[in-house]
Amino acid sequence: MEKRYAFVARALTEAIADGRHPVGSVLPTEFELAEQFAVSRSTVRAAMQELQASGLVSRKRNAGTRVEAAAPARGSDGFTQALNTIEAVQQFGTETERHVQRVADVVADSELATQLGCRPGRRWLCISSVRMVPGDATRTPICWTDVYIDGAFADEVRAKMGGHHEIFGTLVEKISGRRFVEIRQDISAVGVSREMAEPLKTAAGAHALSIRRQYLFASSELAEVSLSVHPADRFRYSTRLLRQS
Amino acid sequence: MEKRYAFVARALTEAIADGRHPVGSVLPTEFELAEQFAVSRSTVRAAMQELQASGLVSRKRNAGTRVEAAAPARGSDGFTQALNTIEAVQQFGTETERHVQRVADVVADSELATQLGCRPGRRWLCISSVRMVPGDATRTPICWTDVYIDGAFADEVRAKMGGHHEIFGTLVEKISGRRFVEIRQDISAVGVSREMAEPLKTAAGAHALSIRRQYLFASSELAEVSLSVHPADRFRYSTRLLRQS
DNA sequence: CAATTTAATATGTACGAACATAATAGGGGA
DNA sequence: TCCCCTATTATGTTCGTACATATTAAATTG
Repeated sequence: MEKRYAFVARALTEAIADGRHPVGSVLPTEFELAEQFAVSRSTVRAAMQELQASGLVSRKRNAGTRVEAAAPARGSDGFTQALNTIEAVQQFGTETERHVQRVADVVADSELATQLGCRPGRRWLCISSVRMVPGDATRTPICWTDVYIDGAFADEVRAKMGGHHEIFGTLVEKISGRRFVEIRQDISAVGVSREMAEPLKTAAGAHALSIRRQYLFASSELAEVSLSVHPADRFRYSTRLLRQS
Repeated sequence: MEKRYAFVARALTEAIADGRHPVGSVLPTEFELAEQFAVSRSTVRAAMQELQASGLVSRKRNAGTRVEAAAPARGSDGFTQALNTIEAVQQFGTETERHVQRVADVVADSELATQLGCRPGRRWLCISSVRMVPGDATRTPICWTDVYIDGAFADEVRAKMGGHHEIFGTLVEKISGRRFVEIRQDISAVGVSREMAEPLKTAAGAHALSIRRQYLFASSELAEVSLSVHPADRFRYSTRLLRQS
């Protein structure tokens, strides 16, 4: 059974998303909500803590509980949200458009193996795309992104990708049956190669941000989201996000 | 008076930091802690929630409460930690060394004003530094960082900086009396200028990551940490972190 | 002795009560 | 009318209890 405080939190989140509690408005008091949902005030408070933690509402003594932000779209669970946060922080926001340039199977040579932290010869599915600012009429690209996915899942990923190219979210949510996901990410400054020049609408040799993402699926036992930074190479840093789903 | 759950959380955090509860060990049960601290189990749980939220411990039904990570050094409050997290994610980790290259008062021309989102003519204190991987004998720089601080606080900051060049943390913690801090941050790919070439140990024109930070102090009324992404320019993104202290 | 079942255990969820505290609203006095 | 004080109010903190549930450890059984 769904936990009561979770139910209350979800109900309120949906009410905010639906506009029943517009941004800036004040929610009913905790006692009123407790009565409406037929739960104790403690339970309402537990729900409120969630909403507050996610930044949806702010609370002040006797100032009521104000709705501070619009609720996020439904269907995105905690992990996706965490990833989206990481994404928002590290990359270019969730609103940036992506255009897939290339989907290819690659075998790691020694250089790539070093960069990805794997043994040479390992197979990867590499999805290269270009990001641009949405709504920009000139459609100027802002970034080149390489996504590396564990080669063992290449076929599955290809199938799930289908026509639409929503790499992000699609992967995490549609590849079921896998109990574990690991993501590594690098950001670096690079010179624009001849291959990149045309899609990036710039000249070869220009300066560009490069983002490399790695998706791994395993069955290791790790309990929590962790995040660490390993500045290994010059002009390069990486993060890792682990989570047992 | 310090709230009891805060006291318990602090006591446990310090106990973990001191090694009384080493990483990997299991804490006493909630009932035992309640007895030791002479509080109710609810209070202990409230404290535990804090520790869990900060990633210090993990809890499992009847598996006890495990210590998962070393406690951070004392003296860093929530805001500093949040900043350090952001820092860890966006930049090169808290362990990277910094070497200050230049501290200068600058007046924003039209270009800088656009980049910083201010009116031309506004005064800023600009602190430029180079980051390098700690422990690297070759001391290879990995990044050039420009920190812009509201010119109104230039003198104060200069005074507080003193000899040691811990820009980060020093600022946030030592500039008291200000109830509000706003930070903006940009990461971009740039070509190495002639000025940067020598400290970065590379040739002018090479590709480098550039990080620009902006510190503002105001008295606006905003209650919570928020974070948004504004991909304004090509090869550029920014984040904002707001917090009332 | 191995496999299964059962009991003990620590955390998870939920309730209700009481008092504290800060913000607001209202009333009284100058 | 304006200011100050007071009463009200909604959230903040803390307590104690009860039961649920997942995990571990012990006991039972084949």
